[in-house]
Amino acid sequence: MQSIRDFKPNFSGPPPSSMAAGPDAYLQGNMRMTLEDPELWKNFHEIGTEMIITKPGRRMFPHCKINLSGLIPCAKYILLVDMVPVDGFRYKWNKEKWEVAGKAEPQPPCRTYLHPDSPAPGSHWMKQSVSFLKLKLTNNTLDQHGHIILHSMHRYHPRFHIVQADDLFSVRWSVFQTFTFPETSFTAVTAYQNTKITKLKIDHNPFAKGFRDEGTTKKACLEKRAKTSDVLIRDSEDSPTDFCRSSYEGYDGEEGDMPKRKEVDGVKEERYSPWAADREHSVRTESPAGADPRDIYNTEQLVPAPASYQPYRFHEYGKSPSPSSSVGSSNSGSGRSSFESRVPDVATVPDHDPSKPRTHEVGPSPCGPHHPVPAPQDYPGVLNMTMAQAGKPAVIGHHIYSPYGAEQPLGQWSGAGPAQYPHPPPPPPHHLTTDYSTQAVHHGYHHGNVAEWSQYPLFSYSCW
DNA sequence: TCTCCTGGCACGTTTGAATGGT
DNA sequence: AACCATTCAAACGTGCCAGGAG
Repeated sequence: MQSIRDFKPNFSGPPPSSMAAGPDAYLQGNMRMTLEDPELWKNFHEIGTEMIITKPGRRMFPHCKINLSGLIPCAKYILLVDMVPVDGFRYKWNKEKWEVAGKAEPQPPCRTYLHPDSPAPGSHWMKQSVSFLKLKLTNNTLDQHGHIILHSMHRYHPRFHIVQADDLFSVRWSVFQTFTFPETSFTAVTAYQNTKITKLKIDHNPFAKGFRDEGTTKKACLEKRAKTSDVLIRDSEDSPTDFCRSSYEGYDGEEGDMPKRKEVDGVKEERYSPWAADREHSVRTESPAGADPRDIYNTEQLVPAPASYQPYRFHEYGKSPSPSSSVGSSNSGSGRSSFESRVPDVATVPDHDPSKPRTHEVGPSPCGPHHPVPAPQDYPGVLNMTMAQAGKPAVIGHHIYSPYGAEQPLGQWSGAGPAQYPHPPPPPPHHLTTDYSTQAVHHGYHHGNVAEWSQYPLFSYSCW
């Protein structure tokens, strides 16, 4: 497992919130998330990760596995994952490299995967790594199984959300803590384009052992593989940097020393063109990142990797004197806000101070009488919610920066924007379509009952 | 013609029921 | 009867590939 602190060299500037944390180790801003198997992810990322999407749904490989710390051990949380477009383009694989093939297709219904253990106390999430193994990706926009719908030949990256909630049925929404890992970005494909990715998958995925060249491989497999042996042999001789060079158009040389340079200069991680260049020219200009005061209750934290790039501009909306931000106001909240207001393009998870024990490993439990568990915040407007049907409580609209420019709510909300998806399928009974409009602003929200929650796309899936 | 998608296939892993031993 | 270990088959996950759609 790789600790957050491993990523520290990538960023400079004011000390991260965790380092400025006070005696209360369980403040909101002290949540930390680290990605497991970062090296594996990195290996894929350097080549250009591709994820197969199929109609029945396909698991990710590598799959998302994270470690959490800094949660309140006895407070309950729910964990969510969704996929957001990296940019506004569609790509094609042309002669061993990815090229922009035009504008992205309208965004499919945005769905969120709820970890099956949710809700669970913080101690549960922290005692072991949290795996999203069963998360599946699909290209079927009519999918009824709750899989995350993506467009083929588009780039995405997973976002991990932590929400403090007492239970699934009387959820009182708190601040979304959102984390992303640059190295987990991928291109959704219906068939692998890059043979190097295929080889990596076969080498590392136990389910694909049958396609490995080594030892006990069946002769049939060998025969099949023989057809592509030329490519694979060539691949096996390539260095990772060669992978990079051959896979990405627009990446012109100087990769020989890139890994080292990236360790030093973590902010300018624009290695994997064309994504980076495209984002520079489109995403940042299209998105009013950091400019929308409605997003003040969400935090999104980019967790950098040693060999990664900045997928696009993330920011933390912590500048408001809102109750949520006041939770961590004694240290991290305000500190991070001020920091990011000065460095708006980079928001990072606070570096883990090696000298500081992990809060869940040592020290008194905050669950004792002297450390009452703070109730999940329930503030009007903590999350923007719009209502699918008149007469029902508003549905949360999670305003999170989207490269498409409009906020991307967390999940399929009702009232889909007219231009966001052509011929939107009639939503399943409890799969609501996304409200991409910008009109859901700080609606007061009252938490509903089970029936109402069942309409939330966040919780409409069979994983719980 | 090209690109992308789909479904069938073979192979390996995972899972859980059935069985037998202690 | 209860518990544990082993076996085995079905279900599932995976990449390959031929063929079809646009």
